[in-house]
Parts: sequence; structure tokens; C-alpha cells
Amino acid sequence: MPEGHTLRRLAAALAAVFAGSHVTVSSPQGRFAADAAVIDATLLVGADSAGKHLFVEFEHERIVHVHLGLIGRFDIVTGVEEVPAPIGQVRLRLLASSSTGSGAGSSYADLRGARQCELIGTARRDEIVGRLGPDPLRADADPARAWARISRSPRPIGDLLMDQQILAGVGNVYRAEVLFRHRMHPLRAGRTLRRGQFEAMWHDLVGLLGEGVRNGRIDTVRPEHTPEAMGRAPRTDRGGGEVYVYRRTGQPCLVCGSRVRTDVLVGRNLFWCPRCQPAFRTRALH
DNA sequence: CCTCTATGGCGAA
DNA sequence: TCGCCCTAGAGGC
Repeated sequence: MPEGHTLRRLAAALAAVFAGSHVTVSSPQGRFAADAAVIDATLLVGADSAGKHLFVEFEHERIVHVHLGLIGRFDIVTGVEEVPAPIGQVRLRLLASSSTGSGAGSSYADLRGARQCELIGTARRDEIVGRLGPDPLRADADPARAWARISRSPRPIGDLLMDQQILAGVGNVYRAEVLFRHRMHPLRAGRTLRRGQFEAMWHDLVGLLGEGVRNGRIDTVRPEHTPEAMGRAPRTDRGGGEVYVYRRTGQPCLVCGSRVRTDVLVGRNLFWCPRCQPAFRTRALH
């Protein structure tokens, strides 16, 4: 679930549902109980995201900083007559009850499995955001900052793309997919890229992440490679969109038919097509 | 029941 | 580089 698009979508949804309301804040699981008590029944002002960080802002500049980590979820349920008791390990619950009896119902959001959930102020928020590289989803992002780092680095581009201090919001799926779409081998050193290649990838990420925000899932295949266009079965992974190489080890590449390869880079699974993303530049064939 | 995996990231060594 | 944190779902026995 959680790459940058998930957090941006979540921020928008939380703001739409809760902003302007005095929200009941609780921690059924208990781990956030003391902080929850501080902001309970106060005004929720808004929500924003930066990279994979989520900031839910309450009045008096009190901010709940959430990082979902690998397995966290923040599920929003709107318009229910009865608010159910929490199921499982709910660390944070936001609840807005309708005051009128016009049938609008109540809405709540449950946070589970997050790596981080803490109450902070604006200074700390600025510090967290300040450490992040440009986020393709933010209009104020400056890709030149990322290029300055990448163009000087001997590290593999597949590593650099996942480094949140260099480029914020890209995770393992977008990394694999954007490299495929640009026919770039994941182990190629950052400093060997041409500026135009980076700019094309950045532009592509802006579009792909934006589509992820709209769709709530990661889709990266071009129209000619969709299941409908190719007459193949759609991907069945839970919540997964249509992708070229991510988690398709051993399966035929949608473009050339080669078997998709996998390896581990900096502790994360890497996926690529050996023919579409050659390790070394090959001369054009005559 | 158990084990494994996961779209993250941290700190210790 | 490794272990560890967080949780849930899938699959094996």
C-alpha cells in the first residue's frame, strides 16, 4: 500500500472527512493514548503529506505525524449509523459524529501497524519535511535538487530512487516500474545518467504518482500493454494495479517476452527485464 | 497451528 | 549488512 501516492490520497481524504470538525481522538490499543487525550475533541484543521509522511493538523499547531512503514494502514469509513468497536490493533481512531439526525451518520478512521504515530509541533514537522528530497506529487518540488545528488553519485540508480533524502515518495513498485519504462538497468550508477534521462523519469513519476493518487493503486502499463489490449488475465494481487516487472519474477516481459529477473539491492527486492533494461549500452543493430 | 511475505526505515555492529 | 519494529493475509501441514 504505502508509497507517496497512498499518503497524498489519505491526506486529501482525511481533510475532506474531518477538517472543520471537533474530532474524537482515541487509542483503543493504548500506545497513543496519552497524546490522543491532548487533542481529543479539538478542531481538526487539515491534513497534508510529504513523501511517505502524513501530517494531520489540529488547532493550536498540534500535528499528528504518521508514517505507515511497510505494513501500516489508515482506513476511513464514512456515513455509518453505528460506529463499530475497533477490530485488531487500532493505535489511533479519529471519530466525527454527526450532530443532526438527517441521516448523514458518523465517520471514523482507524490507524493500524504504523511504524510511527506521534504528536509533534510545526518545528518538528518542518524538520522532517526538510530532510526529504523533492516529492513528485508536490507542486513546489524542485527536481534539480534530486539531480544534483544523482548526477554526482556512484550509487546505483535503483538505490538512489528509493532514498527519501534524494527523492521522496518513490517506493519499491514505482522504482521498478519507472526504471523499466525508461529502459534503464537498476544497477547503473547515478552519475552516468544524462540530465535528459533523469528529467524524463521525473516527469514520468509526476504522472504515475498522480495517477496513483486518483486511482488508489499503482498502474504503470501503457495502453498497449493492458490486459484488455493484450488479451491476458488481469493481475490478481490484492489491491495491485497493472505493472511491467514488480513481483513478476520468472514471468514473460510484457514487451519482449524475456523472463523477468529479481535480485536484492540494499535489502529490498528488485525486479527488471534483462533485455529491455540491458546492463550495458548496446549499439543499435543494423 | 506454523511460517512466510509485504508498496519502510531505523539503529547497532 | 543485519536484526528489528509494526500487522494482516496467504499458504503449508
